[in-house]
Amino acid sequence: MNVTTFSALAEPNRLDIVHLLREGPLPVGEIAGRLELNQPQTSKHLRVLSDAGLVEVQAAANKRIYSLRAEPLEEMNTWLDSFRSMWEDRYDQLDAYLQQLQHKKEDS
Amino acid sequence: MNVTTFSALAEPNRLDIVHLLREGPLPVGEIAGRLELNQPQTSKHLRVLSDAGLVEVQAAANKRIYSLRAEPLEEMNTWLDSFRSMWEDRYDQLDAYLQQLQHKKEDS
DNA sequence: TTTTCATATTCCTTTACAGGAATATTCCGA
DNA sequence: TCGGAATATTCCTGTAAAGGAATATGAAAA
Repeated sequence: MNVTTFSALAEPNRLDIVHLLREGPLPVGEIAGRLELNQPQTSKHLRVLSDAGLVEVQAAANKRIYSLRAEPLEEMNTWLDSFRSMWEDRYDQLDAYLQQLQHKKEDS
Repeated sequence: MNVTTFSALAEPNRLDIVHLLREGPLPVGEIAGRLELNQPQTSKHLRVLSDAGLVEVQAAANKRIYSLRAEPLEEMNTWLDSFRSMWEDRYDQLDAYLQQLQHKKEDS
């Protein structure tokens, strides 16, 4: 797992940008406007996200359209696999417990 | 999604600690030893991870045993749900493509 | 080819954070 | 209760990163 991904997402405004881009690609001005950020800082944040591979740019006239890239999030998902048993085990135990309750109920 | 989680994981040594703790709970000294970190920095990193809820402590004699906590990772997993369609769609398309290939093969 | 719009970059300042070294704290055993 | 082991905290310093303001770049329109 690449720390750069976490590092890029560790900044509130950048996380907001990522959330916003879930709805679809947007030009810089739109992003800045909706999140009430100044244009320069928006560009800077997009640079960081771009370096981390979380977004990609596409030029359209004098606009630059940013969109989300799946790879880093996919990697994060794969990374989570190695932890998933932690909570799934818990659910299994809860399952077992609930079933036990069910049996008791049937007995009574 | 809490930025604190990302922020805590955005540091290489801390990510290593988390990885190490996948194998099970460990006292500070063990962690420091295995990762070749100094004890004070190890404690500091563990503090950050603890504040982020990624680990928890249990006192045992004069040792302090740290272990992973599932919650933040579970939250991250849930958070990823809102992106999951991004790559699943891709796989669907790949699926469709592969099936198409299969059909062509059958035709020939 | 100017002007204008959209975006990127630079410079500056402030703040947060990481590591090193030293020290404080806490608990156990003699 | 004293010494020592395990861990936490503090102080210091260097560095990276964020925001503000100004400016540079690049493409479109006039």
